[in-house]
Amino acid sequence: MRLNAQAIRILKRNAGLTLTQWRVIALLAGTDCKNSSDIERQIGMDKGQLSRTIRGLADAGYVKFKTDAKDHRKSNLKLTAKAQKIYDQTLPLMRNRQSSLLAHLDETEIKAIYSALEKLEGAAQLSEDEL
Amino acid sequence: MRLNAQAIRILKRNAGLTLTQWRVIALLAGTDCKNSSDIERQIGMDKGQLSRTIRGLADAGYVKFKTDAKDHRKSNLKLTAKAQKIYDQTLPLMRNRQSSLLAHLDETEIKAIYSALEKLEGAAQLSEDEL
DNA sequence: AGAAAAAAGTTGACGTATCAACTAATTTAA
DNA sequence: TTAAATTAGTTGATACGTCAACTTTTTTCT
Repeated sequence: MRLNAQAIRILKRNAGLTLTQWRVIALLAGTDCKNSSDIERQIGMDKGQLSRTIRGLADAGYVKFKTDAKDHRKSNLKLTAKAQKIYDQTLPLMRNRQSSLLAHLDETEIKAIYSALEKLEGAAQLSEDEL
Repeated sequence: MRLNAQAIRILKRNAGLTLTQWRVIALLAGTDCKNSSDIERQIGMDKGQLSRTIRGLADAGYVKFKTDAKDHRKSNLKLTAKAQKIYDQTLPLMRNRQSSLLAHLDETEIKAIYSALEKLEGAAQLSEDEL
């Protein structure tokens, strides 16, 4: 994924975060995702990797987690103030980057990509099932 | 890369190869690539990973390498008969898979994807240089 | 209520991608 | 021709992606 190179650099230099860590923080900050499974559903990330990423964030003091009162399997995640601050600082940088990348494509191209990728995923899924 | 899932499975089951190993073998069998740098230029793969992949292939008895007589930095790679056989058996499977995937897209979409990806790579390169 | 199934997370293993530092050999250019 | 720059390849480190086995808790079903 060479396209992610700058994102990774921005995050490392400005926030000391990896891309995965950033994604998780961004979801916790910007959506109503509360626990690992929510995030998994939202971005389709492997739950194993997610588990490790979250532990890393916890170790680094970015999230705290507390077992859900009603469902003891879940643990609800909460960003610390430290994480929230970094998120607020970093979000604009990441937005800039994304829009300057997409600025090179026109509507049609963006749509074509999305539609084609969907079809490919679908096709992959189909032949997957045949095995 | 969920899209590669079946490819990986096909290779593992039918040839006992990883995707990277397959790519290298396919290049050695199907192009005039002779050494690590040729392959690197052809598919833009990291030379570090390439080095390890090739060593893996050598350990498994798929390639032999011999230092180039004229340039002692280079070592020329050659597929063993074993590798050639597996390649011949596996190529049709891989071709099938690829064409059944691409069959889901029309001309326009394929072109759009390629052109968009090129632009994105280009844009990434540009902003890369500004850092 | 009790057994079976499903969901939430954790952990281990392996493969892939990228960067960086390093050695050794070759090319270039002063 | 010697010093500097390139090139070929190796090795280490870190991050990412995917699969699989496993524990614990909750849900479903009969």
